[in-house]
Amino acid sequence: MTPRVTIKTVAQAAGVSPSTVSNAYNKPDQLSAAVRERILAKAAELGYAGPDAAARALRSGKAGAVGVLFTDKLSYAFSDPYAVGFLAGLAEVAEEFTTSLLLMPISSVDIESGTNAVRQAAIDTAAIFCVDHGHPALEMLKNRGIPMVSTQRGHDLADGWVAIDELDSAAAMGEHLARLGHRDVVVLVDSHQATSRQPIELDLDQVGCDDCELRIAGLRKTMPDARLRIVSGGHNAFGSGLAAAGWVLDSQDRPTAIAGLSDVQALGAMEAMKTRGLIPGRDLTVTGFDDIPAAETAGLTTIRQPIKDKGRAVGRLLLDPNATERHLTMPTELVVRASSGPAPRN
Amino acid sequence: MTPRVTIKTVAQAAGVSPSTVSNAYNKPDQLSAAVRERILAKAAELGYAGPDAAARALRSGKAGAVGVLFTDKLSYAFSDPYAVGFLAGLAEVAEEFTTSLLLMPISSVDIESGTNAVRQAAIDTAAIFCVDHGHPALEMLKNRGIPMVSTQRGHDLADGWVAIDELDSAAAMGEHLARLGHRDVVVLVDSHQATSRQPIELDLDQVGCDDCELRIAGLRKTMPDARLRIVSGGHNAFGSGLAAAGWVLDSQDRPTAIAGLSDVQALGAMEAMKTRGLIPGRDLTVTGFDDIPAAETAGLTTIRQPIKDKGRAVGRLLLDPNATERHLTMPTELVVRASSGPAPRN
DNA sequence: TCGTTTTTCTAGAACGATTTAGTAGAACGA
DNA sequence: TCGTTCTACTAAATCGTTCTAGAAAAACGA
Repeated sequence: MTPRVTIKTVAQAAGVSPSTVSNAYNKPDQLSAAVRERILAKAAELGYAGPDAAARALRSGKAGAVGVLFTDKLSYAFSDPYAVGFLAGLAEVAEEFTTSLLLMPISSVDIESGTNAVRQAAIDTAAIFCVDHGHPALEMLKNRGIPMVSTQRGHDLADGWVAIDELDSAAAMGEHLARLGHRDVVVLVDSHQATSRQPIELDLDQVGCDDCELRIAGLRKTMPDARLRIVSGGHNAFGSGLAAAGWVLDSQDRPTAIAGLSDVQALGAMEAMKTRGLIPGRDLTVTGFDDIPAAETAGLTTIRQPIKDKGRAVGRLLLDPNATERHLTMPTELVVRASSGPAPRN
Repeated sequence: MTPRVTIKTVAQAAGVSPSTVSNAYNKPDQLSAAVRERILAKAAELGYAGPDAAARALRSGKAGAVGVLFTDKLSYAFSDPYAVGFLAGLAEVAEEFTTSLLLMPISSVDIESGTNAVRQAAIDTAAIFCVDHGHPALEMLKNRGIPMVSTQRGHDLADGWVAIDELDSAAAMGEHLARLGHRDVVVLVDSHQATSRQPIELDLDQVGCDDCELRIAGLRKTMPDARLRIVSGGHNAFGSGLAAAGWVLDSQDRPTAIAGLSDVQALGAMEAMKTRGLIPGRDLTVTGFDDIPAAETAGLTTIRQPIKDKGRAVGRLLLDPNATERHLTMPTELVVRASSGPAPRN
């Protein structure tokens, strides 16, 4: 095993001190061009790839990476275009500041392993994407003194947030449904207590996710007299919506509308209808939340939120020292498409 | 400024040596349960978040992260479901090994900044996703002694690859087109020389991307007599396909088929047709590559490749010491849908 | 009982860089 | 000519861990 080439090796070979080699890489104006040239040449000759990342991070206290925290599995995150849109926006800003993104899944089930991962992560700041209040990983980050920006309001541990008004947005959807005469609605939520094999109906206080609770409260606000049933087919995914809606449709007690709390779940619900010969908007109303690209194609009524802008804004708060506004509320908009229609009278 | 709480602080407070504190976190079986308990309690009391990531990485030489290298902007990567599928597969394996993913965009234009980012990245291994041979960042990684697995065959710097047979797959598509009688085909490629405002026609040797060249060669192989024009509307994205196809359709010299080298571009081309009142499969044939979910919805003829499996396999090669097979060729399949039809006779 | 093994803990040297404070020598102004 | 200011470089401390080697005490075997 040949000993590793370090800044010291290069220094010796070039006949200068280690500090000078360091400067050659980091502060080119601190030394003469001639010497710098010589050092770089020597480094290339020795196969020295430049200052080691870990050592630099240790000494200078900067990791050059933003941590991105997701609830649930990373693989789920990528299956929702909504999450992907957020990442795209965040990535755009990260690029600008030549910073990398460190993706970290923190399960809401196996709390310990997620918290552990966060503890060990080499990051300077963190973006909190749909992680519930009170998750120990957040306290961990706070302890580590890592600035956080959340996609939810009122994360008190976070140093800022970029969010939408979940309650108002959902209330707008509720108003839409109420106006169409719907009084019996099934709400599709994300829950790790259910699986696509065995969808379940939940009580309001069993809903784990903060945003979900707010959205349900929003619906309730503008549909005070409606019957709202909360159903889950598992994680936030197409398959879960498919399963949960299928389960509901096959039951004796069909609602007149299915309100997915995310588009992916709502799209799953539309699929469940199709396989049963039902037409969304005519036989049953389906609505979503987010307005991902596929929602338009499918003709899904939904709440549009500017997800990529959300990602960008979070990036700015984390990386741009000039970003002063610590709390941003992004606008949302009800988008009515073919999947919603009047409730049948009977 | 209060001094930072380190392993030393905790050691002193708990009345043990720093080594023992370290062991409390990393090798629980090396010390008595009682002492471990005491240390952890003291740590919590002091607000010590556990061993510092950078220091640990320096000392133990492990960063606990896989670098993911993309050509082009990270934000583009997320706009292609194909890339997202790859990430989902990779993430799945990363989770299993409790390793994080460090996303690193390395532009093919601003070579230097990308190479720099790679130099500084704290990673143990790297997944190379569609990066061209000869990109200096790869040599950089090689120098750093970081094992790489590529999604392309024959990256000689990489220690393994998981790929499809680009040439054969494209040849299958060419055969399909030839059989339908197409002899005048426009190929849509990804190129940073073009923009969606100004699509351009390229020579074969101007095509920057290795995989693109192989796919074009594959088409040529089974369509030896056809006229193949290579056109680009910019980066690999829906908008680029839309622009490039629009430009072609508005010209005096329409082809009978448009072959996108990715589904996102092909879907853009289908959209361009629709806005001009043309029906894919009847007026003009459109084909793609990848078989992303949207391809099925849109009825796009394409080459299916198991992208998520590709991600998983790359992850295994990088993280699983038991993974011995260094080179994997994944199967592909021609999926014929409504977007392809016979060439008009004239 | 005595030597050997096992358990539990520690001292001190790395890991590879950056930073602070400082030193020669050159350049400058008067 | 002398004191001052730059420029170009260096020595040594330091960042917070983990690791190697080893020591003290406890347990064990015969």
